[in-house]
Amino acid sequence: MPKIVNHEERRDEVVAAARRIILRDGIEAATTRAIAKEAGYSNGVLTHYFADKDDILVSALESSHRRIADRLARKLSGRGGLEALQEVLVDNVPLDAERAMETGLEIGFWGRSLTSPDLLEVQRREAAELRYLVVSLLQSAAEAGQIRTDEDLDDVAERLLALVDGLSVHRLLYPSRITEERLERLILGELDRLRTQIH
Amino acid sequence: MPKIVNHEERRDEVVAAARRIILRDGIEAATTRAIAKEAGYSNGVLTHYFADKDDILVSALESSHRRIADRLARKLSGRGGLEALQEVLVDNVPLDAERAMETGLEIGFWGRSLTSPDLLEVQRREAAELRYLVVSLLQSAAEAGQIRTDEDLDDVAERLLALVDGLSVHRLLYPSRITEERLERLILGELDRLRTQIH
Amino acid sequence: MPKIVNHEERRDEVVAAARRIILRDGIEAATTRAIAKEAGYSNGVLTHYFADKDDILVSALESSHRRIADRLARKLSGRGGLEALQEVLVDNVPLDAERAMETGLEIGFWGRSLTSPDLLEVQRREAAELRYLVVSLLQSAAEAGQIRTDEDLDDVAERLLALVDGLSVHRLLYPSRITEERLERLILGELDRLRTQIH
Amino acid sequence: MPKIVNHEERRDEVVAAARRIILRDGIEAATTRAIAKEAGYSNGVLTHYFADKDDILVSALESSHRRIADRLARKLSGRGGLEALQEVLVDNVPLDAERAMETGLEIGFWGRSLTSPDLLEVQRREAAELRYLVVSLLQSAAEAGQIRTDEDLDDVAERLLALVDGLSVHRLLYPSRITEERLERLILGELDRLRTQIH
DNA sequence: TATGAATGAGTATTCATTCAT
DNA sequence: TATGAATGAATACTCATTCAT
Repeated sequence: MPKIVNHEERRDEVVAAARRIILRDGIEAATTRAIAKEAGYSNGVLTHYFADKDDILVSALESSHRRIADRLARKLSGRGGLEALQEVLVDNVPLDAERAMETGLEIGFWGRSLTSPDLLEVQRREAAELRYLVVSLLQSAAEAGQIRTDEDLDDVAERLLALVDGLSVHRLLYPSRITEERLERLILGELDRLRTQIH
Repeated sequence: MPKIVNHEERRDEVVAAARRIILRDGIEAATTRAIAKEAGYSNGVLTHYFADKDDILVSALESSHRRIADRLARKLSGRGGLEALQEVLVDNVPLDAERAMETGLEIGFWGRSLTSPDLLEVQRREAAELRYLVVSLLQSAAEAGQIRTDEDLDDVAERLLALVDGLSVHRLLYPSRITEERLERLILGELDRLRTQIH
Repeated sequence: MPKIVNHEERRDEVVAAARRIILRDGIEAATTRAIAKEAGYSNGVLTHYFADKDDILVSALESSHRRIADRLARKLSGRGGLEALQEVLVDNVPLDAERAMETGLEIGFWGRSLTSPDLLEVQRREAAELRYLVVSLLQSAAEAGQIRTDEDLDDVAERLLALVDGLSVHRLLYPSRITEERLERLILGELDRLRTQIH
Repeated sequence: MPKIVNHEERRDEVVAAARRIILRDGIEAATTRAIAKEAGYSNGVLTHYFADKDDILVSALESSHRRIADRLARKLSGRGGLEALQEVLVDNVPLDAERAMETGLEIGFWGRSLTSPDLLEVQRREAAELRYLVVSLLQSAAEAGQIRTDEDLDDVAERLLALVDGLSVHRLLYPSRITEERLERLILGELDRLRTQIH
């Protein structure tokens, strides 16, 4: 009997290697050779587990999103409405080294997605999920009377998500301008503006 | 007798060619040969005016920013305060094909900047100028009593700029979600929220 | 207790798979993995039954010749002389899809044989058998008074065999020039010219 | 002023190198690296003169045909009818080392042509020219009363051309069977059979 | 005997860079 | 200053072969 390897596990190893390279040296540096070497295998292994390089990149992007989603799900369990929404937004913003790297990877993929239909499709599918989550939480918050309802909730969701991504980019590119404190303050402040004013 | 050429002019020609290619076909398509050909020169000429390819790319980014700034300056002449601020924000958002391509170029450079100190430096320098302009306009609007002053104007500026970039990315990646109408509505709505409430 | 397998049988299975691929997709498509997969085995099994890939190809060529010979033997049983000769020649020419594929395989091997001593040896050995058959049939036809004897029978055999191969190649490369009708007419016409003229 | 090279000349150098390799080691051995090396250049040069490898191979095939055609034109000048036809056929058959190599190259290309539309198109175009020449010469010979006219001349042409290619292949694969003498005798004999019988 | 994981040299092609003219 | 020929290392991908299990 030959050594049987878990295909999914091997794929994960390679994808993790690709992620490490993209995070460390940028998406341009993620050549197949570099990925194989980083994973500790020879060139040829990639063939067994991936159709082609794009398959690796798409998997790396999906893996990144899955990690984020998993972490979020853990935090969100048992919460709802405005409280959960705050978790979602704060979690999607580079407030620590780990999330800063995730954001960097994401930005690299944005550029690629503009010229790669496969990557774009992944981005869209998974961005749609996040948007759906945010809209749902806004609706339950509205039903619970936690937030104002004088604005279209779809618009609110898009504004929140744009703010999250815009601030994330700026945090990475202009860290001295967007400190972690300001980043958090701006996110929380935006949520405050949604709250029903009581006076 | 050597031919006398205007160095700066030649650089501009080449950089313009690079910009055209990046906008038209993406940053990946901007090979040195393609740039030289687009500029109407032989590939060897680049040597005389640029240290290397990166030098061209950095210059192309600067040039792109300069064009945006120039267009803005033209629109802004004679205006001030909130009115000018609205021009600045709306102008920085991909509301037509030309600006959509500029945004695409910008996003491509974001990814590169994260691993290229030279590009990052350019990004920072020029983003700082835009930020300075926004803060200045906010201040004059505040002094003119056009906007509320219960929030730190630096924070307001960062929020506006993040929103602009976040919405720009989303417009490119998720055009069916962020239509041009919604994009404009969200920008203008954000400005409305700054206005002094009159009741 | 090791599994007992019939070596010759396994080889035949693999060779048949190789033949199927070459006929279907061309000799270029006959990679070791493709052959193993087509045979229903893992790629590693080839090691046990073949020295290397060339060993498989040589066997495939032999197998192809053997099949042709078998088909011929079946048709020939009970016949002799000119009648049998006609069967031999017509059978060796791509007058249907199956034989067209066999001819394609053969032509592919011709090119390889020119630089591979092993393949060349197989070609020679088996072409000699066919030539022997043709000469024998010519002799019996001559003895039976069916054909003219004013020409060296070896020469006649070579001319017939060359015509068969030449027309086969042309049928594959220039099908609109060499239609199936013309192909058959030319073969039969050549035999007619051998017949003793009766006047 | 840079060194200006004659593009056509450089292409010819590379094509000649490709031909040498194909003749010496077979078409499989004609890798781009091997061709560049044989031509005395680096890998990268090929880019300047050829679109891709297929462009080189097609050019090599065309070049080979052109050489044959040129040699033929020289021999044919001033001749016509049966005499010229004999030249054509005898010239197309590997009666010396040079033509043996040309035949070898041709056989290698036959296999490729079966799976490469580009090569097939070249083969067809140029085979059509040869066929046209043979038919023309047959017609003028017929008009001059040199040959029998009881058979369709298109059929005669196809038989002659098939015989030429069939014998050529056999001469290369089975040289002991098809000696140069027999090769020539069979070609000339075939022409004799066309001659008007005088008795 | 059979598996299939792994290797590493191979393929064509691309491209930034160098440099003699 | 400008040309464009030439380089050679890089890219993604393929594949015959090896070998521990």
